Amino acid sequence: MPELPDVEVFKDYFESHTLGKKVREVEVRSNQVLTDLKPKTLQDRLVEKSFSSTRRHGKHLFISTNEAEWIRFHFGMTGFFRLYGTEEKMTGHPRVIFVLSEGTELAYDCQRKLGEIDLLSDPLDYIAKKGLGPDALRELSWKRFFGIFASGRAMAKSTLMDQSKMAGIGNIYSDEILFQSGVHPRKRTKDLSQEETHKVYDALTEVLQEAINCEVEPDRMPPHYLLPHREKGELCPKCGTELEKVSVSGRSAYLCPNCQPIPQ
DNA sequence: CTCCATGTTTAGAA
DNA sequence: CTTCTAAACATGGA
Repeated sequence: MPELPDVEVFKDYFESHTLGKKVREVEVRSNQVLTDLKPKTLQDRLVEKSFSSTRRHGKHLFISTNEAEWIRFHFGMTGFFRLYGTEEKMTGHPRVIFVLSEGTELAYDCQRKLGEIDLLSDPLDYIAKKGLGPDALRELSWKRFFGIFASGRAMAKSTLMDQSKMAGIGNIYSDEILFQSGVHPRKRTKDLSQEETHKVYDALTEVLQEAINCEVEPDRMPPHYLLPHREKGELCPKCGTELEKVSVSGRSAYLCPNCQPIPQ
């Protein structure tokens, strides 16, 4: 789940359930997701405080109680938030639980423990140190995008997923963006015409925004989207051709061989 | 048992 | 320097 649109939806979810509420207790069930942070430090930082602001950059979510110290959430491949009612029994793989003042509990669930939680003083500083590119939805101008596509030697899918070039796009949404723009994932970005590159740029904006509008639920996405059909044996929602699966950047890429012709 | 999975990092090879 | 590949991380579903 957790690519840019997912994290944006997590942000809204977090805000609507916890903003302004006080943290009564923090329960850490797996310290593996805390990287180099100690459970006690997280507790001391949060107990008796209330969350006041949130920021997202790419796949990272930053949350603060005082604007001076921030908690960074990364969701790995399987992370998400879920709010539980007072008497509700927890399911899944809650790794860190924030008990709120009225007794409800917000769980950071991360089955595969590839997510990360840590503390930092300045999100912008973290973004710079980490070398993250501009947020793919909010900060990526056409000019910058064209520069990246025209100068790089990498394949289109790898470029979209490269967090140092632009932040937020992962395996699922890079496939969707290229499918909607009719570009093969292995196409070299520098070999695209300016018009083709512009189609990719438009698709990027539209796909990410549409996914957020649909709250990232495949059933609610437009009928011509690849995402709900992204499985072997499925047919292209635009032309009915059987979808293909190829490997790019060490990940599986799904594509329609008819709508996205093989480069060269 | 084997293969695969929405992410990132790292080592080594072109 | 850029880019690609494979492997590793931890866990579970098919």
